[in-house]
Amino acid sequence: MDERKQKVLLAIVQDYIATAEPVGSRTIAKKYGLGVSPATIRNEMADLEEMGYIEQPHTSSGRVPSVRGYRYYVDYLMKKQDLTREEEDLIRSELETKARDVGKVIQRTGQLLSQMTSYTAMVLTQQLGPGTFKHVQLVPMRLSQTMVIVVMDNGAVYHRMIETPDSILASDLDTLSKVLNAKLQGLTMESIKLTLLKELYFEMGKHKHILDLALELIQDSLALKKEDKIYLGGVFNMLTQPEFHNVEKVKTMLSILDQEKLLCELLSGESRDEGVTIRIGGEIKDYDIKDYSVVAAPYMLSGRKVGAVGVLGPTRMDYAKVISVMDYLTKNLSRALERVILGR
Amino acid sequence: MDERKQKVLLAIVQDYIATAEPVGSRTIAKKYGLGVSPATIRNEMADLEEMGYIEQPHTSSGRVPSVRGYRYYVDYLMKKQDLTREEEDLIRSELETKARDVGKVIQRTGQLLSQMTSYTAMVLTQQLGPGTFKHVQLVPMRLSQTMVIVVMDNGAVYHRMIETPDSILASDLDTLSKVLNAKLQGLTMESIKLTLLKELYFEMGKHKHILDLALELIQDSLALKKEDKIYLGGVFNMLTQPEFHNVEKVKTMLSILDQEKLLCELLSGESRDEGVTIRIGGEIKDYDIKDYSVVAAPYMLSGRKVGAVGVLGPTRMDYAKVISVMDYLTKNLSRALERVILGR
DNA sequence: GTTAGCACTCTATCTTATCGAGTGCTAAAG
DNA sequence: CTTTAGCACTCGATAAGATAGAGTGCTAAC
Repeated sequence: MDERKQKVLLAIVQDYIATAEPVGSRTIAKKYGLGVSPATIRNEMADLEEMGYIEQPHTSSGRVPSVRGYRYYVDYLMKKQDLTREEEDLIRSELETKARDVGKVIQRTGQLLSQMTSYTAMVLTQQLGPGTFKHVQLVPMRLSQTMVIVVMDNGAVYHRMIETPDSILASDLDTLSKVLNAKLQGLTMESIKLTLLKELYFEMGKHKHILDLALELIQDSLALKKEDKIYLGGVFNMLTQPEFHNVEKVKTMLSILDQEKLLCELLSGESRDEGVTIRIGGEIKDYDIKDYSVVAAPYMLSGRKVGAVGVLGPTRMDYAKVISVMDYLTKNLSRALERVILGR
Repeated sequence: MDERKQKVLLAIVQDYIATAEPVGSRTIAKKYGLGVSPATIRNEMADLEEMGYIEQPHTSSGRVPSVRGYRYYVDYLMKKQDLTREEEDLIRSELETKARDVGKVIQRTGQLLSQMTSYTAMVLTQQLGPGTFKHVQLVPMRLSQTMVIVVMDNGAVYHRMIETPDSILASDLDTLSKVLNAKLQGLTMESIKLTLLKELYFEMGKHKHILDLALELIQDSLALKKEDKIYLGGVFNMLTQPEFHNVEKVKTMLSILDQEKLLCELLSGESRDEGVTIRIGGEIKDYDIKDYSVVAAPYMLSGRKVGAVGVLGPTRMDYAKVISVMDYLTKNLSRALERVILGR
């Protein structure tokens, strides 16, 4: 592909991203100073179409980038676009000051992402994988009600109420906690199940009932499936995009957003461990998400990938902008999470 | 309003709810056996219109219920509609078996509600008000990282990581937990702040740093604003409603759904302590939510109102159905929550 | 009080005409 | 060989009738 073709393709992609209208030869010749006449551009465009980079919605209308065209643009032509000082400040202040717990941080992130791109933002939090047991605590809440709290080494905390006989004293619960902690320290479920249960029950037959319930929670915690949670933000923002003047399009989009599983796959699937992944239109395997692109990037917690943020938008999305926002955002998100979770 | 007028109004409301088309005199005479001719019905309709119960979208089209008409229908004409065996079973099984934690219960509730009504479901969880302190536990996680866990008497559990000096031993943390628990038992923040801090610091000057951080979390927990969280479900479902063939309508709706604060008010505001509240179209004060109705009902946890579920739909919604679903659902929701939270 | 008959209204839908942006091709110019 | 002006042609979008039919209100008869 010679240089002038590249320039023409770039012009088409940029203009289409900006206006959402098929772009004609005249427009290119006038707005993007290539120094040649529309007729020449038309020839180039005919070539580009033959090569599969652009398409015509119908004979005798302007050209529109094809999936392949977007791909070429993203891979070779797109210029990195830095955020303005204000935008950076906004992200930093929103994430650094205003959020004190994980949920808030996630939510803010989604809102920011959507607001700054005007597409739909998705934030995926992958449940920290099944860790090992760290601590259990039985807390007497009121007569015959006890709370079981289980802490995992990965920082997850689970709790549940259980019914306990009135005869049990607070000190009993304390002892029970102690014993459990001593016995179960650092184990995975398998080892607990196989080696220790008998021993435990033998020692503490008296409180068998409580033990059962407590162990049930511990078991649940340990076995917890890596269940992903997804936060969506700014669905409404996206409707300002001209493609959604058509109701059918809106429906398609909302039906995509309704399929949580699909979204999770889009965000987590086959993404490299760092940096932004872009999937354009039909490139998304299996599902028929033609017309939409997904830009996704993982975020880290102390070096480990613990989730991903993403943007869902029409193929005609402002990739440069989205990428730069996402880049800056994930970095700050990681930092914010470290602060909130690890107490740094 | 004489009996025949009521019948005509009932017919109009029912038919319009079912078909979304303005209903004409002929339709009523044919489908609803009033035993009179269309001309008679026309006369009645003219009267009803004069009284403000129905409206004409334009001269010479069928009639459509006005807000006042819906209100009359809901208050006097609507027949209670029981759920089918299958529907009841669905609700019960979904809520009783599948959900093990609060989040899941809430989510399932929303999904059920939306799915069974085909409108948008909202589930509001009001943060249990600021309770009193119950228990604190310092758990050593790894070198220089400690988790602070705070349990409130209302069952809320908060946790946070803090940085601790390497010199601190697990046994120190345990002692610290003990002392804190002994001192702070059952107090609200005010009393803690005013009376006990000095004493504490005096006793435990050595671990001042940890104390600070732990107290910070306790303070946060106690001071926690009654922050409401809202779960939305089935936005997509609603688009199957014929009113949303128009894009503008979709936008209006999504913009309503975007305003969390508004939604919270709709759900919690001025609702009686039990039973279903219905707000039709313009009846919703201040905001311009003409064209939409909200049906809401609180749900309980051991007798206290702890949240609300609601449905947002076009004024032309199937109130009878929604009410019966909601009625059955809130009861089961309360039960499910008691099971999950209180361990019954 | 009820109803048949009828003229009238208004929307929705279909058809037709027109406009104009944009193309591809041809032939001339560089 | 590349570029460009000129021109006929295509096709969607918009506007302007034309038509059908559902529904009304009114009048006069039952």
